[in-house]
Parts: sequence; C-alpha cells; structure tokens
Amino acid sequence: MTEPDEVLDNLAQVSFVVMARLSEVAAAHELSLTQLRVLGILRDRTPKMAELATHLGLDRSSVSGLVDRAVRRGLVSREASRDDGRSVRVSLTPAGFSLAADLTAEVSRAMAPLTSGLGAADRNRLGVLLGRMLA
Amino acid sequence: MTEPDEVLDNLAQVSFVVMARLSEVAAAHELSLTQLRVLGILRDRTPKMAELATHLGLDRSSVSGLVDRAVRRGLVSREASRDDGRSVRVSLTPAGFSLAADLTAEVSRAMAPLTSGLGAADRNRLGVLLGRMLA
DNA sequence: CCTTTTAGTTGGTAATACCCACTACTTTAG
DNA sequence: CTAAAGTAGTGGGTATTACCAACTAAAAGG
Repeated sequence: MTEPDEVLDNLAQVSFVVMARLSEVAAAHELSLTQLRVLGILRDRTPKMAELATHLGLDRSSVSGLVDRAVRRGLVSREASRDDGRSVRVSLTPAGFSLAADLTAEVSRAMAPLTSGLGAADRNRLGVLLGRMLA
Repeated sequence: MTEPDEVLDNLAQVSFVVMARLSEVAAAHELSLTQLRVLGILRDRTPKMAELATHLGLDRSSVSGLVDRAVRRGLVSREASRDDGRSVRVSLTPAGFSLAADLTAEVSRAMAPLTSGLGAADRNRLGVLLGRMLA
C-alpha cells in the first residue's frame, strides 16, 4: 500500500463489485438498480418528488417515469400534498414494503461474502472506517 | 458497530457515493459510467469482445453497441484476430489512451476527498482491508 | 392583482442493456 | 473428409434510463 492511489483503486473496484451484487439482487426481482434504490429510500422516508430526485442524484423528469413504473407495479403510490397543491408525496404500498423487506435481506445475503474473508475485528475496523467516510 | 449489517450498509452507501463521483467524471467527458469502465479495462488489456463482456458483466450484444460508439468517437479500435477468424480484439487508439490517462487523474482527484478525512494510518488500513476483499 | 418562482409532468432524443435470431468461422465426430 | 455441433460477434426488437426543454398548475411576492 505504498502507492498513493491504491486505496482509491481498491475502493473503486470494490464499489463495482458491490454494484454488481446489488444489480443481481435487483434483476432477480425484475428491478433496476435505481428502482432498488428507490425502495431503499422509501423504506424510511416519504419524500416529495423533488426530494427523491435529490436523493437519487437524478433529474426530476427522470424520477417521474421511475415512479410511474413503480406505481404501475403496485410498489409505490403518489399522494397529493394537502398543504401544497403542486407537490406529491411518494410512499411505499404494503406490497412495496414487503418487497423492500425481502430485498434488504437478500442484499445482506448477497453482500456478506465480500467481508467474510475478514475476521470479526477487521470487519469492525472496516465498518468504522467506512462510516467515517460518510460523515 | 454492534449491528451485524452496519458494515455492509456503510459499504453500500460508500459504493453509491463512489459511483456518483465516477459518473460525474465520466459525464464531464460525455461518457457513460460503462464507457469509463471500458477505457479503464482497455488501459492494460486487449481483450476479445466476449472477454470484455465478461469483465463488464454485460451481454455480448450490449458490448457490440458499446464498442461501436467508442469506435465512432475514435477512442477504440477493432482488429480481426489472426488465429481465429471469428474473434475481434478491442484496443485503445492513441486518443483513447490519452483520454484514459486524463480520466485516471480526474478520477483520483474526484475520489480523494472521500478518504481525506482519514489519517495516513487509517487510509492505509482501509486500503489493506479493501484489498483483502478483492482477493 | 400580476409577475415570478416552484412542483411536477410530458415529449423528444440518445444511450443502455436485454433476449433472440442470424451469419460466419471452428472444432469435433463419425 | 464431411456433417454436426459449438463459439464469436452482430443486428433487430423492446423496455428502461436519463437528459433537456417546454409546458401546466399552484404558490409566493411585490
């Protein structure tokens, strides 16, 4: 690890592996990675469209179609805001919650092998370091 | 970090942040994340189409179009294999190499802030742990 | 009021990525 | 040696993703 960029290199590579695992899980349920993210976000939030767009880093117009398709699958619902006639709140339907719960479990299962080569102490250290990066 | 899945949670979150950074860099050069990956892969390889598809985790037909567009931009070239009349080797053009070098530098710059909150020792530890995950 | 800003959708376009079918070349069997 | 089976890559068709620009409707500010 004398190379200065090796940390970043490894980080990028690991990230691609993580994305591949997440995509597999999503694909097994006929979802895209973005839709997986949407369900994850809505698990503990009920954002307006624009907020959801910010969370995803997408254009508002992209989110419109995304939510359309999720609604068509019965996973998500739109509710008009009472206090603001323009805005719309997006939330999970019961079916959406149920799927999101399944996905959470499957994601854990799919990702677990990535850290299984580390001992408990190292796993812990990794978690702390990653947490520090998110701060 | 008593939660068992917190490591994986943090790992997923960090991975999304990494992807966002990489996408930004790619977008600044009118490239998709996948095209960025292609350039990265070809930096030190000259794979056949099918091998490239495996590296990317994509269908061969997806890679056909991907390479088409990269060829159209003058970043990549196809060469017929001499020993096997069916297969095609993909490689970077000089322009492709030049762009790939720029991108490497920009990616480093874009990702560096992620680990800048860690001290040198922790950065090192992180690199080692991530490296162990890739083994 | 009336103008400006904000929220969201729609339309148009390009790229992504899938599956399936197809051609062309190789390899293997009989 | 030739016929069958397999492999490499492409192309068609489709759905999704994501952008921008233009639009409607509602809210806020002057």
